[in-house]
Amino acid sequence: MKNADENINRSGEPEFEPQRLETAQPGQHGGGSLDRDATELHEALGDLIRVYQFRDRKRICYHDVSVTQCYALSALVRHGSPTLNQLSDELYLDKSTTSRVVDSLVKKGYASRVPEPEDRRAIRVEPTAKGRELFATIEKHLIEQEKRLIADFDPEVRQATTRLIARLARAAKERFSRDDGTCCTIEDE
Amino acid sequence: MKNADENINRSGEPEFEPQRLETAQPGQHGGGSLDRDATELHEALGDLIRVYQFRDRKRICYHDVSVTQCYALSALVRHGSPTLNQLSDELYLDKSTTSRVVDSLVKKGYASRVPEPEDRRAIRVEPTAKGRELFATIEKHLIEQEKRLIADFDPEVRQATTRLIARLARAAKERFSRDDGTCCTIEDE
DNA sequence: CATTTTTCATTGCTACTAACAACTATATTT
DNA sequence: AAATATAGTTGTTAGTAGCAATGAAAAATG
Repeated sequence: MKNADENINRSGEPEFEPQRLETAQPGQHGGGSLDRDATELHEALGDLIRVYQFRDRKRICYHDVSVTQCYALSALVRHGSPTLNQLSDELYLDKSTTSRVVDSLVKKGYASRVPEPEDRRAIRVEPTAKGRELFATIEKHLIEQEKRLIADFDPEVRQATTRLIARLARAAKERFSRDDGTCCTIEDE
Repeated sequence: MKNADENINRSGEPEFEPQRLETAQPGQHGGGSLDRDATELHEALGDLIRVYQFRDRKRICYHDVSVTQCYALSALVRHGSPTLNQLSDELYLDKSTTSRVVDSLVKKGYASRVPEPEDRRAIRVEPTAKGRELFATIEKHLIEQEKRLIADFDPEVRQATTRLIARLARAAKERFSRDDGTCCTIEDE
């Protein structure tokens, strides 16, 4: 199973640009490890994301909303009543998709659209009391599950995990939203 | 396997940002910092997953396959030619969904269904040469991007991140697949 | 050995996700 | 006042996803 990497890296390995990317950091160790680190991180993240998506589908759907709907609800609760645009930015979704997600929440009675007096084109989406309640319940369940998951990690490990994941998320947010789309620079073969 | 992990971080983890978020104190029957850690982890993971999903949608779609299709292709390449059931297990998807994902890959020429001689009900799904090639290209791009992302992390941080994420993924895999669905025990207050 | 049951995969159905493009209505610029 | 830009919605198309029902082959049962 591990050997499957062969295809990816082994066969044509140093095909990439040699780690020219600002290895400004003195951390020697042969810059070669950046490639390896990136590959391993990529793999680990893939696993993590797939399994969490699965968990979320399974779990959130017990509560009458889908995963995306739940993310949206979360954003509504957290950021008090964003406009549709703000919401779509937060969720990394197109406005049209966001609008429909809001539709579904409204239909189910978890959110409502209220006019924005400052700008009559805009609306604000706010969670209803029922929406807040649902969100709190779901959140509680998910966190409960998270808790069981990390209960047997040492406290320092737990905290380090969170810190690093948060850092990675921050970096990813900054980078991925910035070079939006266009960056498909590599066009090889 | 839990025990094996235990020391993973013992050896090389400690000093990143020593910003310890307060009192990692007494574990009064489930209270205390475990709650906080779980909450923070939950939050950080949510951010990470959303931003990566966004990245993946943006990025993979340049290459004529969707995110799920790409995951499937990855599984095909990695684990040489699984049966449909194996594939659906790997992807945490229903067999019907998996079958349709395979359809799309077959239609695009990236995979083919071959009969399994051992069991004539079953099939094996194998990537075509074109499929392998596409996968390698996509993988290369994604890893390249990952590389840019973590290039300015210290090597130890990079490695710790990967290690912890992998560990979390492993734990999640084990737990979430095990208590499949049924565990929705908690019934709010 | 014939019958029941189980298993592997596919198809029908329904609902949701998601982007792009076209559109309406309001704001802002010129 | 007219041109342009922005906020949100709707139309369209493709893909995601699960559940239920089906067909076919294998395994278990009598």
